[in-house]
Amino acid sequence: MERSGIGWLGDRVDRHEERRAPCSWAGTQTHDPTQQRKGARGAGSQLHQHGKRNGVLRERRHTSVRARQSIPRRCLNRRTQVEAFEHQGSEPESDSRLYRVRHSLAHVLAQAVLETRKGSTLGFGPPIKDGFYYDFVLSAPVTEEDFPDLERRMRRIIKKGQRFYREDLPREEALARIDDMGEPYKREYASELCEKHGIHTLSFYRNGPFLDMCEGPHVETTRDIPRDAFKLRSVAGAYWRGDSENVMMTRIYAWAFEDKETLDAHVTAHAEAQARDHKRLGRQLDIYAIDQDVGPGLPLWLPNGTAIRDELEKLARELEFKAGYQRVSTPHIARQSLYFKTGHLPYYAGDMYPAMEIVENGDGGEKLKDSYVLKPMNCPHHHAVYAARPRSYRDLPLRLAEYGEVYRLEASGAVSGLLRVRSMCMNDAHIYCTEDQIADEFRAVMELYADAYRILGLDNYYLRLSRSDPEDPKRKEKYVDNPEAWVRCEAIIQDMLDSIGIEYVEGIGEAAFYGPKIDVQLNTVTGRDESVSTVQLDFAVPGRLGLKYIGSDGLEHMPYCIHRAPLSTHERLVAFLIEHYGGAFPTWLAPIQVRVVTVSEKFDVYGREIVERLRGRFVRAELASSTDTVSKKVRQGTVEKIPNLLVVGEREQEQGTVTLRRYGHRQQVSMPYDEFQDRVVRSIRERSREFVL
RNA sequence: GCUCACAUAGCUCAGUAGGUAGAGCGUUCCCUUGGUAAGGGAGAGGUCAUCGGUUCAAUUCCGAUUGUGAGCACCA
Repeated sequence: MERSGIGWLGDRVDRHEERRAPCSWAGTQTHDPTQQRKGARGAGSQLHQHGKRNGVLRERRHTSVRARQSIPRRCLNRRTQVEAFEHQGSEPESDSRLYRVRHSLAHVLAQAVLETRKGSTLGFGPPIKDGFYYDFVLSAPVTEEDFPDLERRMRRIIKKGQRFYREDLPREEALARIDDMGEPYKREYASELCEKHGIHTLSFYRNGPFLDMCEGPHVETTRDIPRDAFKLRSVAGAYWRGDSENVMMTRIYAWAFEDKETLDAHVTAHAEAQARDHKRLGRQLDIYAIDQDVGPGLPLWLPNGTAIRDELEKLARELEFKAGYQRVSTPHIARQSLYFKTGHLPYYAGDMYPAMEIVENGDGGEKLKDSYVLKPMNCPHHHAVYAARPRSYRDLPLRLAEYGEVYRLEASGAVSGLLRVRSMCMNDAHIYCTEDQIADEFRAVMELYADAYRILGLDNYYLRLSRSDPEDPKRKEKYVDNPEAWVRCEAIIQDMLDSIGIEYVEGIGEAAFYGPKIDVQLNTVTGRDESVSTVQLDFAVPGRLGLKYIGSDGLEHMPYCIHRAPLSTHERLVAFLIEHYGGAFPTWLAPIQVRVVTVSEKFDVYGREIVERLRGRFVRAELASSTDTVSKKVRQGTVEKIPNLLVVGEREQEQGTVTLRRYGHRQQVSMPYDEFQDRVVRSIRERSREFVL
């Protein structure tokens, strides 16, 4: 078993971080996925996570050299400050100086907290990618208003130069000491280490009055800690050992770096990253709105946002048409019984809006006639499309595509902006095929992803092969019980990935209940990983619904089904795109592609003519019609991040030209109108990311 | 769902040691007809999230609810 983090403490914490990896496209909010760090460890290392509950607990990363290379999430060309911020996030190795400093600071924080809140008890307090945290069960609450006082106390402790002393005790003695310390959570963990993991000695670190069970390493004395390179950041709740059955502790997060400059740079970059947050830009740029009367997690797409959706849908339609998909349309609701047949209910009930019950009033009083549910996924409907007529092997592979609206009752605390919503429009398709066709179809889907991501300019993603976990004690509840099928299907996908030389990590226990999948993970501007897209192999549900085709042998066979959503949902993908482009979209995606700014109202006629001609070529153009000055209108267009501003006045009108000012460029260029039109139309048609002057 | 914090005009925010509120931007109207990041003036706009409690009096104090944020848990 690998040792990392703060000894066994950190070890455990790592483990929790680790297994918290995302799964479906619906996404996960995993902060600081230790994946990157893990990946950086020795080639071929294997991590076994012994987790708990619900099955998914264990993630075992099989890190090959290839997978390891794939892990860097942020292999980008774009070098903005925001990315500089993101890049700062790699966690140092456990023997590095920075790691020791962060780890030691955690003890200093705990000491400061205990000074003011006697009787508080400790949880875990590991270093993390940009600092550290410590979990407490506090005798009196801490809020951010207490931070200045706590920081002052921490600096005082640092100044004292407390030496860190390590002491290794045999287990009996160690457990007795922890009992003396009155630390029930440390005790629980220590017992588990001894009993379940057969550890015989436990180590302790003492600095000044503070004693903690901990494996280290630490700095020599607190004086080795830079006094001005840390900052308490936030206070939040966190379940003891990441289990919602356990007590909710108070977690204090802090930033900590080598020196003040690095800390300041990080804080600044963090603030700039906040400015790119899709929730902020989404409002500023009129992309979407959330109305309380409509409901949380139910975004309203404003005209600007809808323009972006339309472009994405157009892109998907083109790519899918070329790839041999057929479009279908299905209702938003279905009989509840459909979801019993597929096996989603009752398992999935908690994530669905409650059923709409049709009640009939008869002689015997009210009688439940039927129940309908909002669809939380499109697959059952598509399966019904498949079943609408007899299918022959000649029909396969059958690729049914739909931008389908689905509804999921996400937990209230999970709902956030466009990234985690309760109604979403999914770039869905289901491919029905024979076993022999699976690899080719999967490969074709992977190519479609790659194309779409290239066009969209998204390059900071990595792939995860999400497998089942045959060692999970709850696997029978969690996964379709067909071990041979799992082995076979996972092998097909893995071979396919290996054959095309694509890089990926593995997520053990991240599979769907009906089969393995490949997830595409993107990171948000605030540094979290989210699943964007997914390709899933389903060897179970078609059988449950009795889907079949007549094979060349004249007999009935069950098709396999590939679920895929390369462009994710509009909600999630647009959130990523907003953050990726900082709201400054390339022309083809921009809600307003061209704004014509007239020098005075005298030239509005000319300006309007330009707008009409552009709109005739399906360019989203508009006239800035107001009595504002040119400066004002240029400023306004810049604030709205409109990619192309055309300034027209007397000169332009006389010569039939336009003066183009591109977003982000101060210098401008005049050209005949026709030339501009050709350029902008081509830029849109080719979906170029940069429209060069 | 859980912990903590927050909720004042369309937006960003100030304010009230308890006596029903302000700024900037935006918006509307008027003047300005202006050549590249804010021309000038006037006006409108708020049951201070909702409900309840304390009080002579609550936007302010207390409680609940709803919503939002940071985390945690969840995420087919």
